[in-house]
Amino acid sequence: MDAQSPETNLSPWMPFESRRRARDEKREAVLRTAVRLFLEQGYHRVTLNDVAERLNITKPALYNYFRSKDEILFECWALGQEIVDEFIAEIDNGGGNALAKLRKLIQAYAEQMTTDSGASLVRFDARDLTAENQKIVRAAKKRIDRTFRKYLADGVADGSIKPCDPKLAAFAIAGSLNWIGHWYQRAGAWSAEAVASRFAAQLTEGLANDRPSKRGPGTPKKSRPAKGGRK
Amino acid sequence: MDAQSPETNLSPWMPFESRRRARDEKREAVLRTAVRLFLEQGYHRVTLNDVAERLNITKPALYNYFRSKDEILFECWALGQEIVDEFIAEIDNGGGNALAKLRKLIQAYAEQMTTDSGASLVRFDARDLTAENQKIVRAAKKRIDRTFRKYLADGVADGSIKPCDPKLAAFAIAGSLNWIGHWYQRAGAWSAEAVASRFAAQLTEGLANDRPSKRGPGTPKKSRPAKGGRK
DNA sequence: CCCGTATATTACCCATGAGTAATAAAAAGT
DNA sequence: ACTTTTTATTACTCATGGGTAATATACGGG
Repeated sequence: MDAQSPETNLSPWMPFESRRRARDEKREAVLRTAVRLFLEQGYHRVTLNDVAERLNITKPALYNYFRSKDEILFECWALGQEIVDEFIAEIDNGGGNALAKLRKLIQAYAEQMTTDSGASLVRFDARDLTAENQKIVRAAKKRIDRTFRKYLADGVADGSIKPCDPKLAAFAIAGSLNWIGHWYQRAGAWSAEAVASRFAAQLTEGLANDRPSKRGPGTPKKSRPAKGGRK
Repeated sequence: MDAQSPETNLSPWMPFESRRRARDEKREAVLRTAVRLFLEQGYHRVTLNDVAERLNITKPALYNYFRSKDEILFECWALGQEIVDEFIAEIDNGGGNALAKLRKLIQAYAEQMTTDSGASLVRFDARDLTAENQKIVRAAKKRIDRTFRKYLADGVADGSIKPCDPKLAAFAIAGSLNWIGHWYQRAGAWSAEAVASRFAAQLTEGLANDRPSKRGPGTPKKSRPAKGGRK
């Protein structure tokens, strides 16, 4: 028998590597559990004891992986944001005119909103984070917003999108999509992809039937009575 | 001098009435202050001491008007919901076809979202309330949702609205509108009415330019490549 | 087999903030 | 003026939960 066993010989780094990987897996397990609980019950109603308990460990063990509760919250958020940044880059570098890109973005973003990590982007309160992390979150939200506005502005410029204010239109679209994170449940009747594709269609095509195929019972008038609001 | 001053004579109930009114005014002042702070900083970061301090009183004084912090939160919410219920009733009893009613609803709801009491409807977490009050909130949200769906379904039936799934379309619209409560600021460039009317237009008319007036640079094709989603 | 490191546990600390006496000041009623 | 009721204050209780210190246990390396 040799002084060294074969496995040790094959990969001297393996023990170290596997150890590091085990650690990362545990870290991620904490985040998965935390994000679930935070979404289910809300950040402030979830204690670190709750998180630990669901992982069959005790609270102080968590501090081997994270420095504070708000750091856990931030890392949960970051997981979701990473995915968004990825598909934004993918769409941005891909082909198609502005309207096509906008539709792709809506589709991808809507699907993301049906996941835990996606919902965490809109259901967590950035004010629970440190000032530095709040800055990071704000920057990320700005990136998303800029992308929507860019596609809208480009689309207006190239004629694929009706003249509109990109800022306001971006808010309208983002609102619809973010809201998915509040109501969507996997148990429901709609698959994530189905919701996403319907949203992509509706948000870009609108609802009003300007040119009814025959003639609607409503005898659609072009002119609205007055510009004034309600009341 | 008479034994009774004229005012006292005119209204024997006045002392009692004015007392009750003073009380109600103070109650409302508490709510106005609370709603502001809750929106500014988030419910869990606002202490009752904070609320009291801004009113130049001390915490226990609040307990003359409310039984608990979560009751204050609930009453803040109820103030906003009351307004929504009112204009829903008004629109529902008013004239116009389904699409017209939908536009009125969007307009009114959007305007409401630009106010403190409106924003509280979407920015407060119902899970901070007692189980009973959570029920009330759920019922109210259901009422709003039903109204949107009804107008959409009616519109599809009478031809004023494109065929669509009212459930999903209602979510899309409500999402856009609720989101206003998260981003709108009075200090911004847009008035509440301007935002509301743009939303009413965009959400019902859509964005895509199906029939460009001359011929857009994008050489619009009628056929989209495939029904499948992204990726 | 022993040592050092990583990871876990038990038992604490302690700031925070909702809610509650006990009591004082103010206003209303007579 | 005297009493009662309402409204406010000061001074407290106390449960909660984030975070830490001291310490035990598992584990890979030599």
